[in-house]
Amino acid sequence: MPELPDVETFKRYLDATSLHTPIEGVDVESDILGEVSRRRLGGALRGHPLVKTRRHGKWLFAHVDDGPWLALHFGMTGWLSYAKGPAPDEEDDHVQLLLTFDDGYHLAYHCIRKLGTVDLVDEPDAFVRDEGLGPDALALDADAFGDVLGTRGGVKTALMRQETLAGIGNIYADEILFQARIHPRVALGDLDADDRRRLHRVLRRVLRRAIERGADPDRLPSSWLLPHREEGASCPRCGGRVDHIEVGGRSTYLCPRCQPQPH
DNA sequence: AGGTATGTTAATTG
DNA sequence: GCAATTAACATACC
Repeated sequence: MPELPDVETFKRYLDATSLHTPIEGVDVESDILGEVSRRRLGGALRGHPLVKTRRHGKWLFAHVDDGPWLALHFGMTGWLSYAKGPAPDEEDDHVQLLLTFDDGYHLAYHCIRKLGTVDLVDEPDAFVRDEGLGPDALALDADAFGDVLGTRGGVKTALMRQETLAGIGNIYADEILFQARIHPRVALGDLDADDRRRLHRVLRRVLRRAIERGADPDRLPSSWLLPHREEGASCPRCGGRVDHIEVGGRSTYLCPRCQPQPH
């Protein structure tokens, strides 16, 4: 789930539910913590409301009133839920962080595979720099995108490399390359200025549209690759067979007719 | 039982 | 130094 559109959806969800109410309780599993200790996280959050959020790539930051920022990364299986009343079951619902507000509601961060991170940071910009993250994928104009991509390596691995640009993962990389009609194994050196402009235009369109639909796979256009992302499915564009290959160690789906093999 | 899964990092190899 | 590859992390599902 959690690539840029998913994390942006979580951000909007958090904005709509969890701001400006003081936090009463903080429960966190230690295996999900980054640099911060449980004690310090609890101390920083308890008694204070979250007041605003920011997102950079796949990271979500929530500003603690007059304090640091809560930093959340969702790994492969992270998500948020907000409700009133009894908290979800820590074990069965894989709750890694539970914030209880003083109005009886709670915000839970779930992460089945525990590959995500909960941390506390002073300043998101500095954190992003220290992590070596590239610019957010939606923050780039066409020229900056062309520059940041570089000329070495393969196009799919470059799109997914967070130090190059932040936010694109395996699913959306496949979608963007399908719609731009570029084979995932194409070398960056073989992309001319036109290709780069088209890739940039498609990237923005795909990410924005996905955000509009709440990153819900069931609500994404059937003209996209995503709903047909399985071997042997029919390409929504040409009716050909969707192919499954491995690129950069990741499972990759494409239409060999719409995305011709390089060289 | 073994393979696969929306992510990241460290170690290794060329 | 860079790019590509592999393993590791933890859990669920087919």
